[in-house]
Amino acid sequence: MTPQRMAVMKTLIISDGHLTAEQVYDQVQVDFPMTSLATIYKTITILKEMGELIELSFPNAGSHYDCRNPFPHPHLICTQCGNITDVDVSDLDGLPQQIAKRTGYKVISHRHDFFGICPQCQLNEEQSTVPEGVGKEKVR
Amino acid sequence: MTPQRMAVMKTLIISDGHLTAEQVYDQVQVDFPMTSLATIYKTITILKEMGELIELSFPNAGSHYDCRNPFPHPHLICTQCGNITDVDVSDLDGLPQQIAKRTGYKVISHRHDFFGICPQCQLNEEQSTVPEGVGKEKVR
DNA sequence: TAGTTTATGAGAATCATTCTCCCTTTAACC
DNA sequence: GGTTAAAGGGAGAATGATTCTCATAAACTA
Repeated sequence: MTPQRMAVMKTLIISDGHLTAEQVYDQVQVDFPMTSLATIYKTITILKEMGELIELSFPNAGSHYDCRNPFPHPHLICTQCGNITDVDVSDLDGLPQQIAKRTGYKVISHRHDFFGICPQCQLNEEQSTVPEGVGKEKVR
Repeated sequence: MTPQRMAVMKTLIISDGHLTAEQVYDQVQVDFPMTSLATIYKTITILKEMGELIELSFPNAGSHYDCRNPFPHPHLICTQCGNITDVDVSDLDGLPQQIAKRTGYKVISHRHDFFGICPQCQLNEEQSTVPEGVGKEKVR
């Protein structure tokens, strides 16, 4: 466990989670300016293998990593500002087992994402009467 | 609607869905050998905007496209052979609204993936007593 | 028919991610 | 103490999926 790896873990834990490799890199740079992106990726790969973090990949937005809460849980993604937050849904609890029984799969993990517009962006939308279609495409 | 676009749509619909752009390309080549990959991507982008298909992106596996059934529904992904199949889970029906009410998000879409090992691969595993750890990493 | 728009194909460009290679640090060993 | 092997790290090249550019071709309009 080297200082760089500590820094990566710390960054992922302290943040709200859901950072990209690039964002982790920027953050780690603050304390360790010599760190290279390759090291970030290497560390992330190791943590992933250890099951310490979950990788969420999105179209046009690369991968985000979730460390605070490595076991599977739903995410809420704002397609406007790209914000990702955790959701707590106990309703899903028995689902993996149910699917396993029905399909014969050995279910190891799962992932549930909800895409939508966060309350803040909804507000902004109302205020700035932006012509339709502008400002989208920031799906992360 | 050009022949090429027809071919892309047809390919996505006829197949079990869940093809990659590359796989669509290979298929379309059979009927239209002159087609370029760029055209495939452009067509896919248009179909995506029209809501005719859903993009599923995975780590280390690029994006797969699901056309047969464009509204949100769960997927079952085999981490061994990469196979992707649709699942029908009515239990999730009210969930998006529930989430919306609880979080203030305007939920537009959602995605639920289960990762596991399909029955066939489980069989293969038992038969060929592969040393542990071999043959993984084929997550698509 | 001429002009205008739109789609296509080929290849270059881009971007995230991974790989390669070499250097540094650490720990073990003689 | 000096030597060596193993692991980790840094820089930049390589890769692979996706997007962009641009010139040509097809389709549509007037």
